[in-house]
Parts: sequence; structure tokens; C-alpha cells
Amino acid sequence: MNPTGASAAERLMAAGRRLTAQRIIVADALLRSRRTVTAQELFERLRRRHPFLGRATVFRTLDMLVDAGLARRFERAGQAGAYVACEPNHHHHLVCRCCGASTEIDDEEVAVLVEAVRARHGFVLDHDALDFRGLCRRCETARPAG
Amino acid sequence: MNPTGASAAERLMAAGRRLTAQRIIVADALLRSRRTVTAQELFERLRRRHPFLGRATVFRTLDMLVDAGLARRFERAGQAGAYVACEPNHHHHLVCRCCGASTEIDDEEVAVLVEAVRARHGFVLDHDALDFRGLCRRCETARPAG
DNA sequence: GTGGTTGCAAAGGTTTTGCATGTGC
DNA sequence: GCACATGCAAAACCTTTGCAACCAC
Repeated sequence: MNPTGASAAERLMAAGRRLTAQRIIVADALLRSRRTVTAQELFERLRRRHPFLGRATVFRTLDMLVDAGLARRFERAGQAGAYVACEPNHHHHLVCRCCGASTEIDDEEVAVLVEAVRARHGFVLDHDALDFRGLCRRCETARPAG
Repeated sequence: MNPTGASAAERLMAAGRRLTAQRIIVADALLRSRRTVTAQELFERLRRRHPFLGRATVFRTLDMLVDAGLARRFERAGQAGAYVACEPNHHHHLVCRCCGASTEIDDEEVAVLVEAVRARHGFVLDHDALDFRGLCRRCETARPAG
């Protein structure tokens, strides 16, 4: 998913981050992935072509991307954290717990929910608490029992 | 929060789980906590009075409680998983990222959101994806910059 | 009695860190 | 040139597991 067409390097620069070969490699790989990936997956996938890439750098870069708003990290019980690239003006994600597919949504109902919770409970929802796990249509159809 | 007044032992029994001293101790401590607690916190807190309690047992018991629907576990980036007790007929939680306070909610807007996402994207949200992190009124007031 | 439960310690997996080296700006 | 980024390996951290002893039902 790369609707704006901005390259990884362009995004890093736009975010005011220092450009390095490693960062471009990691950000680019993340950008090209339609599904969530773990730091380890990315590390193993990239080290083939880029043997000089260190594991810690992958973790640090992903962390930096999340900090810059260019990626988001999902926590999964008992599993490694999963990362997805964010569009600069993105809203929320739907992430399939089965296949890892990620869809960006911008539904009014989310905003309605945020306002309702604030009004009723005085509770301000975190922006990134509104990324949702579930089953995508394909996986739901393939295995209705979940 | 213990509105139904059911004791830990009663809940375990009602859930068809085997009663042991350790399980009652852990479930009771979780039930008495208004805030989320980690397995390690619970272990350290309880070992003072119950030196015979093992760390693995705390993990296993919390896991069992989640499985039985009597507790829920929240994943937190870079931190240990945090547990809260659930009311048997509870719906969703609001968990403060600052103080860990947990509130149970049953808002129509959540159901509206679930339906909208299903209708528009064919995506079925996980029930426990609808536990929300954010800032409670008290913490929001205390530190508006959050 | 039997199968589930426990405690311990060790292993497993993920992520972070220290430090010397390298490099973008 | 200087501050920041990197690689490596070790450490830290959370959680799970193997196994013998134990206990609820």
C-alpha cells in the first residue's frame, strides 16, 4: 500500500530524519509489505541481500519509524511485535490476526466512539488504541470458526 | 471493582475450574485490584504472605483466568503484559496508560463500530480488540500534555 | 486413583544496551 | 567535525517448559 507514491527516502527526509542506507532499506521493505512484519522477519529477509545489516539496527529503525509516525507497532500476546507502515495522513488500521493483512480505514464511527467515550467517561482514547485486530473477509470465509 | 460480589473461589467454581489454594490467592488479588497488574507484580506482592507460591504458577493461573473469561490481558509496547479481572457479563475496558486504572464500559457506540466495520470492510473485530487504552479523567487533568 | 496442578530451575524468545567504529549533514 | 547511527555480542527481560512431587475431585 503506497497510495501517495512517496519513497521511503522521501518520507524519512520529510520527517526530518537522517538518511542512511540501512534506514532506507528497512523503511522501504516495510513500505512494500501489505502485511504486518516482525523485526526478526525483516532482519532475516533483508540480511540475504544486505549482509551488513545488523539486528539491532532493524529494531532501532523500526522504533524510529514508529516515533516519526511512519509506522505503527502492534503488540500480540506471546508473540513478537508486528509492524506496518502508515500513510502520513492515515487514520486507523484493521489488522487480521490470521494472515496479518493490514487495511487503513477512516470511518466516522471511530470518531463517534472517541467522542462518546470522552463525553461519558471523561476518558481520552489513545490514537493508536484505535488500531483493531480481527479477521479479514478472506480469513473469516476460509475458517468461519475463527 | 466487584459489583457482583462473587468471591474468587466462587467464580472459579462457576467457571468449572479446579480449586487450589494458589489459584484462589491469585484470583483474589487480581479481583481486589482496581488497576492492571503484571504477573511479576502479583508474584512479588503475594510471595511475602505466601512464600510457597511459584512464579510459573502465577503466570499459569493468570493464563487460566483469561481462558475462563475471568480476566483480560493487555499487551503494552516494551512492557510486561497487564492483567485485569473481568466481570462475568462485562463488555469492554478502558485502561489508563498512565495510572493503569480500569473501567468497564458497555457503550452502544462500540457495537455500532463493530457493525460498521463488518458491513463496510467485511472485517470482524476481535472481541478483546475492543479494550481501549487512553488517559482517564484524573490523569488527563493532572497532565494535559499527556 | 487419576489427571490436573505446582515449584523449581533452566530454556526460550524478544528486545535492549555498551562500546568502538563509521558516517550524514 | 560532531553528533548521531551502526554492528556485534552480551545482557536484560518476560514468559514458557520439563519434570518430579502433590493434590483436588
